[in-house]
Amino acid sequence: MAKQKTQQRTLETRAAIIAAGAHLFATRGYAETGVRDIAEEAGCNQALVSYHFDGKGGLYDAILADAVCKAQAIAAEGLDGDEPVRALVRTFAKAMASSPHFVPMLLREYMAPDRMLNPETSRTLLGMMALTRGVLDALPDGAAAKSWDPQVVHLSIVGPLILFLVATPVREAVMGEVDASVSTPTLDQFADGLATLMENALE
Amino acid sequence: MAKQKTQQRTLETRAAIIAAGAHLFATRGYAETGVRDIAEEAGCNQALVSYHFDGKGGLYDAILADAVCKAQAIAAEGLDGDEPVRALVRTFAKAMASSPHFVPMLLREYMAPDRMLNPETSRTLLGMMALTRGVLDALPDGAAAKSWDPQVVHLSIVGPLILFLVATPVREAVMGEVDASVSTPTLDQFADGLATLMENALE
DNA sequence: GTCTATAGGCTGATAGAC
DNA sequence: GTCTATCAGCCTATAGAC
Repeated sequence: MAKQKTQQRTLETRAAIIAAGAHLFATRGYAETGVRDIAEEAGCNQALVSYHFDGKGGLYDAILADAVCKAQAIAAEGLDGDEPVRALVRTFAKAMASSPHFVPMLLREYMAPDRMLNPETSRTLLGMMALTRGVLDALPDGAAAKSWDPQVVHLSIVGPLILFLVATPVREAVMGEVDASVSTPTLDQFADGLATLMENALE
Repeated sequence: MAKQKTQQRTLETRAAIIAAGAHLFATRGYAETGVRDIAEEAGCNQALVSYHFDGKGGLYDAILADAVCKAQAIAAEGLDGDEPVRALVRTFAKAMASSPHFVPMLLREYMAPDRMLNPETSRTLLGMMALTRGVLDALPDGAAAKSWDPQVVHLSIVGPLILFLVATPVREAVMGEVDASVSTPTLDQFADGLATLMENALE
């Protein structure tokens, strides 16, 4: 029982380090985040990062792998068939919300072409695009006759969601300055608006 | 005349440093880019970065200001009235292409909420959104009756373009791996596809 | 497992020669 | 204007006490 308590404490430490690292890597980026910062936000000693995750790089990999896993699970749930386009948009929004720091970390990876994306990550992202392709293929004949480019449609769904997420802090600051009465929608609200737009575009 | 030649050389040095800095800041990010790297890519000495731009931070500000200026000029050109939605999408694509490193640098700024965006930059981006709002207001009554949320529409245009740009290197790598015969469109081609989609959505 | 102390490397800025 | 040489500061990783 004493052993279990120790393990429990250890798990909490690991979780705290992961949470702090995810937050800081996503907002500041890898190089600009110090092990000291992570340890401080996690409420532990900086040496523990190396102890538990084999250094800053190992922590980064662990965080990304965790986020990829969660997103993959959501994508694997499948779509209900009633409103396929709306379900698709909602699934992507859900996947992005599953770990809030996933999108910024991934964006930073995309922008650094020398660092190759993790194969598992690439596989997950391709799986997402396959969802879009599947929805397009299942559209009724009249609409499918348009033969939309899956790339264009996919980016037209994922792009706005990503930009919405990434821009949220700035948008709120700017909106508050210009006109405090303007509403700042939630991700789900935005996703619904986007879904309506996409349904219109694809019908 | 000798003086003019010296000035010419100086301008070339400054331009080389700006070009190298823009490339590296956009791809690697600020912290991960060393003054030594910039100088090497620019083919000059690292001390010149401090001499000409008052250090790494000053260089960054100069590069961003330059990109904002170019983008603003394109946005100020206005839209021709025949196909307003397509013209809008093309204008955004043109603004992004005007300085290829503008989008990644801006994205990184958006993701770091503690560093406030430059007021001039914010003003330019708000001007972009005003373009979208203007196009929506000018739509024929039947379409305008839909009363689309300008935020949703704006992000639905800018988001895909940004994601397309940022993802280009990775997309080409992945596509080449999976199926070499898949075409990778240019930004202009993608923008046209997106414009068609948006015209469909807004009609 | 957790912490303290420290070593070793790298970075940005600059003084001074040319 | 451009370059060389150098310094002070910060970073990560780790050895060792507890």
